[in-house]
Amino acid sequence: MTKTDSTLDKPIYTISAAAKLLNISVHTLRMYEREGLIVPFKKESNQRLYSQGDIDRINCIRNEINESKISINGIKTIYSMIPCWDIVKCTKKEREKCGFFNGSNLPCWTYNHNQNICGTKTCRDCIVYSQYSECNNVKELIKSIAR
DNA sequence: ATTCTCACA
DNA sequence: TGTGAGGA
Repeated sequence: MTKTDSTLDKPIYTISAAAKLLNISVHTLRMYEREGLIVPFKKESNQRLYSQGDIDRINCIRNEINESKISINGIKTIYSMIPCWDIVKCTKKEREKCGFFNGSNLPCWTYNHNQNICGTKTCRDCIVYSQYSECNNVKELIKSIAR
């Protein structure tokens, strides 16, 4: 049995719970968010909630920082290479007026793509964000582009 | 008790 | 990345 996307996307962990699971500080968790590496759920009170997918994604980030010695800027650059326009099948017109498509070194989910296929939905609801919570998915994607 | 934002000896 | 103030 493989976990469904909905299972991975349930907002269940408070920031303190997530921090304990990951063995990092809540401060670091907020920093990753400021840097655009993660997009946690937000309650009306602005309180953050994290899903299991978020935990997986942050574990991936921690590995890149600790083992591969990749900086946060490096990770942002890697994420910026995810061809979201291809994954969500943006039209040519949409690409033309998309700031992300036209050169960006930041993750696509740091943008509000209101003028294209993304519409007003949040990046959390986008497969580009949810599908690449795992290191292997990012790796496979990059491999598929390279060949 | 927790979390949030902002600032910084 | 850490710590503390000030408010909710």
